[in-house]
Amino acid sequence: MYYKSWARQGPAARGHGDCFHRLFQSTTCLPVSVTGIDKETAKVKPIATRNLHGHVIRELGRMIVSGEIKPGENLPREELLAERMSVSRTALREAMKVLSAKGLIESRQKTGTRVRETVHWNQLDADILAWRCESMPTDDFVEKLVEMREIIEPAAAAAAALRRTPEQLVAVGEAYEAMAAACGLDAWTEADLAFHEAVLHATNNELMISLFSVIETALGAYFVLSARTAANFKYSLPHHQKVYEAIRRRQPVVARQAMQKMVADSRSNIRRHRKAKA
Amino acid sequence: MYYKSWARQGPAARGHGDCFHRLFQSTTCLPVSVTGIDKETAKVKPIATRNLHGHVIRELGRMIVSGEIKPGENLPREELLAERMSVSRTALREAMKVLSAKGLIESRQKTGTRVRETVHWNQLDADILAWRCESMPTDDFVEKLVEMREIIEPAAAAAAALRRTPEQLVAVGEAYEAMAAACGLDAWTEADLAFHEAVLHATNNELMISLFSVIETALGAYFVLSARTAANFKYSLPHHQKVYEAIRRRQPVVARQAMQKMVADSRSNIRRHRKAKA
DNA sequence: GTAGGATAAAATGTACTACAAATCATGGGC
DNA sequence: GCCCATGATTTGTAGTACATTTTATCCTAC
Repeated sequence: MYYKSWARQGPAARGHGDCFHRLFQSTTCLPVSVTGIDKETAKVKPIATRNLHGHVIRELGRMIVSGEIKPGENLPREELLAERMSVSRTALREAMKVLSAKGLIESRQKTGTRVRETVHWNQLDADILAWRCESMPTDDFVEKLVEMREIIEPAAAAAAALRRTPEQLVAVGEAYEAMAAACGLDAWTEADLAFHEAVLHATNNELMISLFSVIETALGAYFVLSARTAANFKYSLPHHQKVYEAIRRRQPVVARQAMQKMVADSRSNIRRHRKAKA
Repeated sequence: MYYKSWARQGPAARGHGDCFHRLFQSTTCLPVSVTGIDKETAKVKPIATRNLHGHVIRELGRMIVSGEIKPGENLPREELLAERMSVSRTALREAMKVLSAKGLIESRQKTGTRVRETVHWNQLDADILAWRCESMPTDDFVEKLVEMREIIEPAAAAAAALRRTPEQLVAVGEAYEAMAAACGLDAWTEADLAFHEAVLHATNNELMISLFSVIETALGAYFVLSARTAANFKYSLPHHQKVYEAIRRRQPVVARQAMQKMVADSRSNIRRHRKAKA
């Protein structure tokens, strides 16, 4: 349930992949059995792969976000593009409307469909964030994600300490307990995400909650980075405990500071990993 | 150009309005000349009204966000809904895919299409924010918007002071000059929005920039509230000057404080207006 | 020769039909 | 009474045809 947008990436939905890489070449790709693809990917990834235009959204979205198709460039016209992706124009158009709503593309009659400048992209969209992470996120991007965390999460912790309901506190507490009890990295990451989501929920501000997509992506990138040195993956548990306690005791200032420290710690960890890699 | 999502509301695109209010009644509404509608609304609002499925997105989106159709409820089946809105199933489906991407609805075969719980809504989406404001935003919602401003903008001002380029500083400065020179409320609001957008841009963090939709909506709601007592609409100019100066001098702490004060001031103003109204 | 408008061409926008796929409900066989 | 098959219902996909918009071109008029 958790870890949604991150789970969207991975080796799933590769069915059309080889095909789509040649979209802009003149060589036509052979139509692939759609049923076969669905069955194959269904094992790994039963959701969001069931419908065809979901594939198209993902593939086109990834190509645009990864820079394979650059802003200002035009996409092939619908009929041609549909043929090359071996889907109907109907399905392609439904996908393009979604990408258009995300601010990635812009269609006009006669002119065609072109990729918009990155300033117009809805950068907080969960899909776009996930697509940006799919091909190993750049250090630059990770830095920006951490900066967002530094701004959002301390404020959220403070607000949660002020306004949480008893039920919301329980949710935070349960997530904390799950982190403490986690045996493997998978259980830990899931509980960690649940913890941060619970804090956001406890703010009782739905705008705040929607920012979880950013936190989720940031944590996901962090997990990937620190996956190798995962020997003591629980080292941040005390930080979480302090945040939880402060929220329980309704101490906004303490909660803010604790969360601030947690994120700062995570940031320095990332920097350390980066140096080790370089 | 600015004031986009706010401008989307207003009395535009009422063409189908009377029709759509009866979507769930058994009475069928008369089909309306589509061409006539487009021509009529084009005077007021040439953008986003050109295409038919844009209408459908807005109308359905508004009905859902306003609570006219509640989470858990099912929409009429596509064929029926298309007929009642006097559009083709094709156009309706393209609109529904967009609403689905915004997290408002969820479609499954045989089951039909149902409105999702509000936690799944992409609350930061510019359209959703605008729709929530269309029918006089609730005090509760305005409060949440201000809270977001209090979190985002001081941090953005600090980051801008640290990382702005000369060009970005010029943009902030020009917006400030426009505010100082503004004669009417319209010119002021436009310049004000430009100022806050320029500050976000100066952070050089595109995730930050995407949060402009929230700031925009918050400021828009504020302008509407304070429109009556607009005698001295320039009273916040000194606040803006302080922010600008701090960004110019690369003083992040000062910039943060100045922005903090500006937003706090705006918040207390809103409370005053609310009391006066009550 | 240039300006202007009519016209054609090319892309997306919309409508309609037909069928496929998924899923829930119903009913029959055991 | 349970299980499986079968049908019904709704969304999903394909394909065709035409409308609309906008650019480019050409042709005429001055």
